[in-house]
Formats: sequence, structure tokens, C-alpha cells
Amino acid sequence: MPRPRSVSPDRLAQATLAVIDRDGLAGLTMRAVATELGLTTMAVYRYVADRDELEALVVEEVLRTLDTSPPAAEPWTEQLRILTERIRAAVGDHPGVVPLLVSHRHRSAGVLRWSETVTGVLHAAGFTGPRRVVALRGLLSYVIGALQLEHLGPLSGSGTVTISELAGHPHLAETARHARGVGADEEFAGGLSIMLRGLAT
Amino acid sequence: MPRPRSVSPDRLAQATLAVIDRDGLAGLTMRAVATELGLTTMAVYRYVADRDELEALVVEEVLRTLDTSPPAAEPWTEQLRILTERIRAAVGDHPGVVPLLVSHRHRSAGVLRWSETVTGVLHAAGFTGPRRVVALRGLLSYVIGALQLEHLGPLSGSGTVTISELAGHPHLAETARHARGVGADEEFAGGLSIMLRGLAT
DNA sequence: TCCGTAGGTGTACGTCATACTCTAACAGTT
DNA sequence: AACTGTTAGAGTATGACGTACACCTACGGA
Repeated sequence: MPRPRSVSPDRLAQATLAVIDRDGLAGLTMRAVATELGLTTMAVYRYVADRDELEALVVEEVLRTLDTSPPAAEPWTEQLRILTERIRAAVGDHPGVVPLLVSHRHRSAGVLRWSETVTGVLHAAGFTGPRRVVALRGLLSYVIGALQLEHLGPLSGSGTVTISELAGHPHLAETARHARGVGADEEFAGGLSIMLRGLAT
Repeated sequence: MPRPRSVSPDRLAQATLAVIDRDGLAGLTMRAVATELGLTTMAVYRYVADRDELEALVVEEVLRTLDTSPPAAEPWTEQLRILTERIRAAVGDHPGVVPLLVSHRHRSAGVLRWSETVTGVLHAAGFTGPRRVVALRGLLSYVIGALQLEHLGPLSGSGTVTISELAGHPHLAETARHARGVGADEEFAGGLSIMLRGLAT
């Protein structure tokens, strides 16, 4: 009976993501999203209750294509590695979304799906009770932290500041030198390997 | 020659921290801090250039008492455990500061001091070159992530939502049941143990 | 006693999220 | 073909935020 909606929830999510990818998370405003869609600011509120809901929407959009089916690989540590790398890959193209992923992780269906699969793998690997709780949280902690270090890293404040501050920190300075030779991929994978080795012992 | 300052940088930092502890990070505004000090909003700008600098100040305040001297314990994994637990303890009383810790970690002298000590321990344990880079970043990732999971956890959005969402996720639901029996202390320590075991292998 | 400097105040602006009110487009019914 | 109820979208307004700017004023050395 009533007037049909002119934009789909999907288009809304994509427009929001486009704004974030172009102007960063700081550029995400209700106005910007509305402009992106060719609407007035308030029209956006026909589709989401508030900014918070819009953020949740964009997180889901990013995780939509996240494959959470159990990998066929063996052993189980390899399955976990693949699952974890998949999250990183999904977020990789949209660094601005990382802080949103952190703050909306609770209500995110995508994160829930991922956690379910991971928990299943842990179950099959013999993790039960508190051990499984700790394992899941530990893995999740690493992922959350690593993504933030990777993407929020050099953003706020110039990296040069850190270098000059390194004067009184010899060990750190030397480590920083070596860090230039280590790519983000290896860094993430390396930390993940540490985590997985710890789980396997 | 000029008029003396009526508040010390220290008092400013403490006032800011008081605001955060009382009203949360969302309550941190230049006005709130000014009121806390009995000043007008703009007077605060005599002490900090902008809000960003005020945030950096409060992070440093929280980490001021952080003991970054190398622990006397053995083996080196135990040293790392103690160092990591110290950070958690320092932040523990001020959950609202956690997001600031994340975003200001680069310029934070406290984090730098801590990283230097950790790197030193890793050096003594035989970690060199890229291996040390990965180890430091991995540990830092875990700490950052774990603190956020712990403190940002049940805050945004009611935990009940998660429970209802758990319907289609049997493994996760069972894990959540067990999670109630696991305290935050054990959870953090347990994840840390996984990390350290992985480093030691 | 006076004066330059720096601390503190008052006011104002632009941007943000969002509440409220109004207009108008559409789908069914008569 | 006119009418009507429902809802999409526009317009306007509000209060909070960070902060620029111009001013006033208290102080200590001369």
C-alpha cells in the first residue's frame, strides 16, 4: 500500500562502506552517508534507528562474504589458522572498519558465526570446559589486537615521532630496524603461529 | 614574571582521569574537565593544545606507576608474564582508558618503556631479528586485544542480546555456559599462558 | 609604582546526532 | 477516476561538542 523504499538496506550498507573507505572512519557521518545516497540526512533514519545501528550494518556488510565453513585442512591448528586469516582478509580492504568491528563484535552475526566454527574446531580437537573458553578468548584477543596494531598503527601521529622517541630505548630501536624488513602479512601470520603453537602444547 | 599557573599538569591529568572513571570515556569532554578543575572550558587550552593531547596526558597518568623494571624471576617466560600482568593491573582500575591506550600507544612513553623492557627480555632469551619483531608484536597484540575484550565486553549492548543470539550456535552456547565459571583474571592469565607457551616452543 | 607577559573569561562558530513537523507519493478501494 | 490511509522523504530546530578569537586581569620584576 505505502510508498516503496528507494534504497535497499544493502545499498545503504555499501554506501556507508564507500564513505569509510574514501574518508576514513572520521568521515563517517549521517550527512555523508545521506549525500552518498542522494538523500537528506534525516531520510537515513528511515532505515536505521541511529548511528550505532548504521555502524553495525557496515560491520555486517564487511563480514558478509566471510567464509565460516570449517576448512578441510588438517591438523586442527591449520584449520584455525585458515579461519583466522579469513577474518584478516575480509577486513583487509577496509581498515577504517576495524574499530567498528571491535566495538560491535558482540552483536555481529558474522563474528558469532566465526566463533561458532572456531569453537567447533576446538571441540573436535579435544578442548572442553574452561580450556575451550580460554582458547577462544585468547585467539579472539590476538585477532582483535593484531588487526588494530596493523591498521591503526601509523595512522594517528606520524611514525617519525616514535623513531625519535626511540633514542633512549636501544633494544627497541634495534627491533624497529628489523621491523622494516618484516611485512604485515608475515607479522600477522607469525604472531598467529605463536598462538597456535601455544594452543597445541 | 607572568601570572603563575593555578593547576599543575599532574592535577589536570588526575582531574581528567576522575571524569573518565566517573562518567566513562563518553563523559570525557573539555567542558567536563574544566568544571572538574573549577575553570572555564577554554582555560584548559592553556595546558593542552587540544583534546588529543589531553588524552595522551591521561594515558601517561595511568601508566605513570607502571613498573617496567625487569622482573627478577626465572625463566624469561615468567618475566614476560609478570610484565604483562603489570600492564593489566595498571589499567584495571580505569577501564574507560583502554580505548585511549590503544589509540595513543605510539606516542606513549609508558608503553615505550614497557616495550623496551620486554624487548630486552626477548633479547636475553635469544630472540633476534625478525623473530623478536614478531614476538613483541604478538605479545602486544594479545595484550591490546585482551584488555579490550575484557573492558569493552559487556558495555556496549546488553549481554542478554548475545545470549539470545546464541540459539543457532550450539558449540558457542555451551562454551558461554562454561565461561561463567571462568573469572576475568584466569581468562587473561590463561590466554597469556598460551601465548608464552607458543613463544617458548 | 608601573608594565609586560601569560593565565583566565566570554562569546561565537561550525559540525555533529537527532527530535519534531510537514509534505507528498504510492496502492488499494470505491 | 476520485478518495484515503500509510509511510518515505524534506525541512527545520536543538543541544552538545571542539575550539578559534578577542578581551580582561592578576602577577612579579623593574
